[in-house]
Amino acid sequence: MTPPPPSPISVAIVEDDPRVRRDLCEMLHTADDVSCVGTFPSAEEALEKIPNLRPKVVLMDIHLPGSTGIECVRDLSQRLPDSLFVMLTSSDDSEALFASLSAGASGYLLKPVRTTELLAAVRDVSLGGSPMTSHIARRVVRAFGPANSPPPPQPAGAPPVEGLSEREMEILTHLSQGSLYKEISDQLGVSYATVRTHIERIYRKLHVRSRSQAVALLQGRPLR
Amino acid sequence: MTPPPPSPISVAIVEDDPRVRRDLCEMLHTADDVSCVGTFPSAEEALEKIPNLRPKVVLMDIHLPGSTGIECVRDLSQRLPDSLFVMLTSSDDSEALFASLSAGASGYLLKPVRTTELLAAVRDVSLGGSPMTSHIARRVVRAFGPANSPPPPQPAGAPPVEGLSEREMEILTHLSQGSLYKEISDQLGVSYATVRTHIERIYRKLHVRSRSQAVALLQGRPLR
DNA sequence: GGGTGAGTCGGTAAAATTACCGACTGCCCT
DNA sequence: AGGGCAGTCGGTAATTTTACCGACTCACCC
Repeated sequence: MTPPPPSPISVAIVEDDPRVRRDLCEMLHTADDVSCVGTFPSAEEALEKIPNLRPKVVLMDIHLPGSTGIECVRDLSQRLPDSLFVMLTSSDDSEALFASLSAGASGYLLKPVRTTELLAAVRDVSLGGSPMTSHIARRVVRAFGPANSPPPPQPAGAPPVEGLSEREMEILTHLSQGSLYKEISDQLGVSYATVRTHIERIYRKLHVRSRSQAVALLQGRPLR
Repeated sequence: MTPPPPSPISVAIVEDDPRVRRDLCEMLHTADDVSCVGTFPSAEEALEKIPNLRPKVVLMDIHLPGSTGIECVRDLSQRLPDSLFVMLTSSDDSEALFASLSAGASGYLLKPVRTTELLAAVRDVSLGGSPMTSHIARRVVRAFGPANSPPPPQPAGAPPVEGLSEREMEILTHLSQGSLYKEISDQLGVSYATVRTHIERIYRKLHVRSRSQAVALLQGRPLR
């Protein structure tokens, strides 16, 4: 009678521990209204492949090799305004909690998480909720508590592109205008090879693999 | 095995509507680990008698004759640091929400509330949680979010992209996200060749010769 | 029935981009 | 004196994109 979810909720997992990753994936598979569309062991892979997957929900571990899930969410949430992010971590750390929410996370669960809990969270967040472990919820609420009247801890706005050198910024500007490498090298008076090198370094820093991904990342953001 | 709550959770209710007041009280009575120790129709009565009752949990209506439940909570929460306050209101109002949390409330439910929901909330809050309707939770979380800096205002003189067919628009969206042709064809369920053809036609119509020029052309412009 | 547009598909080849390797020069800092 | 960083340059090879060719189906309209 009830034509269940016409399309299941697509979920991506970012988690470095292979065992946990597998467990989570299996938990999701026990429900037919949820579909795990990808698992990633690192922030790099996640940043690279999740944008093209466009999952409805991303389960994100905080502690990742090299980077943190928080940075990853900050980046992805800007590129994927229609995706929802649920942090899944074992560290009960207030700083990480608020950093995660500021970065764009909608939920925050503490590991270990049970199957029913995980599924409930995925469904909840996709329906507009913010799944959180109860103690976490209290902490979030307490942040508004007597004393701090204004809700916005600090409006981040659109974090500018950082970490790029002057020259790299310059190259990126030309890049985002669709110039050929040859044209850029002519304009800047340097060799074709130099332009390539700069661009390679830019891509590494921005965690993208092509010009268009870099440009997409820039959408609306100021160049520092 | 589990020696149920040695002492039930004491709950007080502040609610002006007699009917609702009675309903809430009855809901609480259906559980034996919860005990309704008092009901009050006004802020005055609540402020006068609740301090002596020292209930563990206070269910507080926001709209009260004369005063508001928010003021009432602000007062009571200072005098009763061991009591917990859960707002229970039918007005889904952000201002009231944040004012309530600032005043010291730990939970926020929207009426009408079902029995199981109410009992879960009472137990949750007494165990250190912060019961909230899911949409409310999201709103609280969003308050920390990447600054409510909404999408960049749409400059007037930005003519939308026109002349592209539905399918072409779709392809262009993926294109501007940096997906590979292969990824686009997978996502849309068409062949690699088809994607190429669409893209060629898009470039012709937009008078560009590369993906990045097309993306640059899109900067801030709506897809029609 | 013919024409048109949207959408689909294939092959080939050139052009552009990306990845990865290494190296050299200045400059600043300890 | 050494280390680190930004900037410069080169080669090679794989990958991706772009250009241009032709062709088929289907729906719609005159």
